[in-house]
Amino acid sequence: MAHTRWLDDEEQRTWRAFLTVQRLLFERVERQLQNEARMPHGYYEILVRLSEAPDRTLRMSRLADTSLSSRSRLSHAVARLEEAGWVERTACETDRRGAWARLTDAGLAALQAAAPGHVETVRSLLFDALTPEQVVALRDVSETLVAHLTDRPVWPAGDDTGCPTPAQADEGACPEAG
Amino acid sequence: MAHTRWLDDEEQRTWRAFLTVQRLLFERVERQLQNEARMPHGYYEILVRLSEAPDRTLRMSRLADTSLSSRSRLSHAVARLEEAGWVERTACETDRRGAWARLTDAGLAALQAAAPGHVETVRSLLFDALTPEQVVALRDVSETLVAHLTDRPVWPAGDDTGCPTPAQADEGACPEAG
DNA sequence: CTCCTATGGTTGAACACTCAACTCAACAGC
DNA sequence: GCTGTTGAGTTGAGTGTTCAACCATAGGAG
Repeated sequence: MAHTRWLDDEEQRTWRAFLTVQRLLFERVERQLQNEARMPHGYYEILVRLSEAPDRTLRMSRLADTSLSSRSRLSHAVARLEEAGWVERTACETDRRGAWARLTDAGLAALQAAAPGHVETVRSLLFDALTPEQVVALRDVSETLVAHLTDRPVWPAGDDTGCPTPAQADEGACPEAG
Repeated sequence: MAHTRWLDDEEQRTWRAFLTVQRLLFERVERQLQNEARMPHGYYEILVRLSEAPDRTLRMSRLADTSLSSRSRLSHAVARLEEAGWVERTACETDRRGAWARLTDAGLAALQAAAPGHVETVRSLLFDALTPEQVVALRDVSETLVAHLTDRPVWPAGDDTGCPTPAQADEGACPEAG
């Protein structure tokens, strides 16, 4: 890199505000989940992805992808979740290297107990502060960036954001904010 | 909370995209700084704030505020930075509970060495993907959220984003992306 | 002055994440 | 059959963050 492309004032201001939001918002989300549901946000996401999968079961590697975890992180996390009785691991018949992770009934219950408080937190910290136009703008920017960061389009490619299938949308199991 | 205000499809989609950006973007920023400058992003921010302060010196509590750290985090972090020789702590004369943190010459050099790679990373991951209108929108949303999350307006209140004073903007010491 | 509370800052244990190294199985090519 | 490579997943050490407890000083109120 011969010459650094420094940020101009507008960009700098944008980056710092974005950074501040990131820190303040996720710190509070994290704290709320930790206090009220005894789990970090990363674990919550894992439970959400499992709850949306057929049979509440996914291969470890697939679960790592959909929950935006590294393999290592997921491995450590699932070990913890297994201790808590919220997830169980079973060997994979067809590929003996592999392993299935399944959300237990207790895990689903924990997720359902955690969801309302979490969703309320997200709503009050994020959506309550924004106009409908700002929400649209935020979605537009975010999806553009997701496409950029993953080097593939967000839509209509499908489930790279781990969205629930309509079939999974039964009443009680609807922890909408992953 | 009698009735949970669940997220509708638009909100859910927005939240998940935002979450994805947050994870992917900051993971890469973190990795780049760790690999190329041997410091986590949080430490980089601390060095930036110090570099922008008069005499490159700040009280610990003020530094914690401007770098969005908890007191405890800052205390641990500065201990590390002191081991590295990048920061030094001195006792405060007027308030004997207090302590000053000062960016050393070596610390400034480390910051200047780290800045170009970091800025380039931020630019390529964030700004290169967005149109000028999207940058404006992102800034608008971010500043709205900062105001909401801090319960005070971003502008014209002043330095709650830790912006540099014009006096500090000399050429070489310009690690623009905190 | 004495008490009492608030503030500035540090400490250590618990925990999550990263990185690199590793195991074991699948799947080539020969 | 072997051999090398790739993929799935785990492990342990190192590091950063959090939380709660803590110490010391400042700044009142009485």
